[in-house]
Amino acid sequence: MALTTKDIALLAGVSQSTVSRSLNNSPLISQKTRERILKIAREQEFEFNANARGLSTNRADTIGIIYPDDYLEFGVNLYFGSLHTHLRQTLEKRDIDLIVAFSKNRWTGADNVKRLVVRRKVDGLILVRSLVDPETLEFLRRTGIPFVFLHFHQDSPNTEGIDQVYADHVKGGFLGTDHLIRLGHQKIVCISVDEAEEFAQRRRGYRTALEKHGIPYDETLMLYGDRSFQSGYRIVKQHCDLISKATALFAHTDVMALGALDALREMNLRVPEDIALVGYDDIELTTFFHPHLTTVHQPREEIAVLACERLLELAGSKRIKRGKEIKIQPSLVVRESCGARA
Amino acid sequence: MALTTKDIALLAGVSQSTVSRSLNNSPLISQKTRERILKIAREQEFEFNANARGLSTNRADTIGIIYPDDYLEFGVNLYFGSLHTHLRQTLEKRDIDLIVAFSKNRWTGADNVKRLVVRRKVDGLILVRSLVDPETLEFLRRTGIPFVFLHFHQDSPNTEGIDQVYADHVKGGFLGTDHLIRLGHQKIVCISVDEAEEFAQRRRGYRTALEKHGIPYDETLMLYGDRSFQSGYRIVKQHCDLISKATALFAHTDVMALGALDALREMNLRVPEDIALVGYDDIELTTFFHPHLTTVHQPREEIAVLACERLLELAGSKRIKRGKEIKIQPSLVVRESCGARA
DNA sequence: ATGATAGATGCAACCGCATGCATGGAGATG
DNA sequence: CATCTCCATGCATGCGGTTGCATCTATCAT
Repeated sequence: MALTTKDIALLAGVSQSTVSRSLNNSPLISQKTRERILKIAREQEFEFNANARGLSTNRADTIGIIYPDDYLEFGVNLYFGSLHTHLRQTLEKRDIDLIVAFSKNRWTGADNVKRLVVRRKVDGLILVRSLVDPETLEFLRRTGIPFVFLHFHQDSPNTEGIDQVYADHVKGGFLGTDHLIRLGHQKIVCISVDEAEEFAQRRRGYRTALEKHGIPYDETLMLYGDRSFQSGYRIVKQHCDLISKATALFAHTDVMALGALDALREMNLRVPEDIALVGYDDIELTTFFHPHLTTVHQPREEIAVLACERLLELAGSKRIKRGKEIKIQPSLVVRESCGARA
Repeated sequence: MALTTKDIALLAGVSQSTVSRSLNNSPLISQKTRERILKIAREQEFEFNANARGLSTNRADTIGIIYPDDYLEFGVNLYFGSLHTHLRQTLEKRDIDLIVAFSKNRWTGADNVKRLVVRRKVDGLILVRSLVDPETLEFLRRTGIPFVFLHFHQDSPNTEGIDQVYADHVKGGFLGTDHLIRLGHQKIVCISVDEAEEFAQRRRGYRTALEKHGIPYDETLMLYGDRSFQSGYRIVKQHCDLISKATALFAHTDVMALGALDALREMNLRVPEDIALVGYDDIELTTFFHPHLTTVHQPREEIAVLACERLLELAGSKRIKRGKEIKIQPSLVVRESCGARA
């Protein structure tokens, strides 16, 4: 059915190896022959059989991306969806395919990781916000497959020597808080998330900003949601007393901020006049709402591109020293909800 | 590095073919041997080398999905994102991997289609809302690779014999319009999209509903956006005279409906009191806004599951007759924006 | 007891490509 | 003109599976 190098060889009157070498730009082949064969291959719309190629080279020209299960939830994927888009575009440019998988076990991703790697379906892995258990980590190291952790910084003894591309969430938490304080706010309620490390880092940034301005940290102002729009809404409703006494609200995801906005509106609290609001992520959705959300921008395109580049660099040569950590700086996008414009 | 069947054979003291047969449940192997080998393979965490396997079986245990380029746009992917999620889940259950690609050429997808197929990286393709040019279609037919068109019905001479899973957009257009008419509306402005077939079908449904109730079709009430939130907003603003004289608005995507909602709010038109609003798609986002959007629900999970099942059915046996068309019925979800509750 | 039979297993070829090594021919050198 | 290089190409093997066919060993009927 599909053409093989042998077929091309027959058409060109050369051997199969010559075809293979020509198409792979081997320096052994003379310019003339190469061009002739390239021409024929193009005419015949020849494509290598990826399986055969992979079998002999032990490559797949494909990388895998492992998302945590909750990527599937609406709201969460408002953030990751755009990250994914950028990853995909970057890879497409390089003629590399992308296999998408989810870790059934939210924290390990062990299942799909092993499967994809051992079956040689991928040359490398991008692990998105996956806390990998020591066993899987050991497995990855043993196989020597390149992998890059994406999205937040993991800093434990056994993540030593691991490549990471991550946004500086401490900085982001600081930026949002510092901005509010500079606008005169002293009592800033936080809506954070309890379960994932990146939020702990954002909280750390929040505290750092308070300290800088000599504002004591008040634990009662720290509330916890689950990332969802609904939880943002619910928390504001549940703590309406607390919140009506506060002058600012810093939600650690935009989606929760939008939920909070909804609740504030129902409570007849005007944003930003009665209470200022700052979100985190800068998802595209923010400008669909009023007032437009001031938020901490995560440079998703940059994160995606750098992660791909690093992964391909690792995949390209075994000599490269592992363990590069690329930290991306978030920035504050001032829109309407913080009141800075007024 | 990774174990091969030969290694397992050595461990079990049998030949490599016996291992292969055991692991593939060949009836040739005795129960006892099979179990012994399965046990060893499990213990060793053996996995087949996908390339070698693919090379001899000509399978990939992977399917490809081709999205149109505009999937990448925010707003569009609010709809497709959820479709994708369901597809992914369905495939995961069957241990089939998914390669994601986009068609650079919005209407054909020729590039990635050919590449993935000829390289044998996929066993089948799901083509999402891709109008395929005759050449690519001919290519697909020639290779015999299974493929399923997803999302909207294509009914031209050369789509004869093609498998399709699609929602009945005519019905959806009818449902939204009919509902508004029953609520007493006579002058219903539509915000549709010009470029894609599915929207023409929705418009057809709109007209059918008008006819049913003996309302003459008024072309000036038909406006065109580009799917985006911004276009929904813009169109309402541009046609504020027209719209303030109308009593209802039927936007052919939820995202445009939400943009329109934003504009209506700015024009101080209350929804649904001053003007009723109905959307289309039933994306998760609709309940983030007020009033909650009445909309035409597209059963994306059902669409995704049926498409996968059909594709796997086709991939499973070459005997199956091609050309099954599975039509999914949309339904109306009545919320607040149409005023039916009041 | 013996040949027939069927079930279980092994052997070997093949899938399409990459690549080390052998080979052949053209040009350089003496 | 013979010999030596070196460059271009071909040959043959291996990657790790699948599978047709041969082989072997019980089991059974005669």
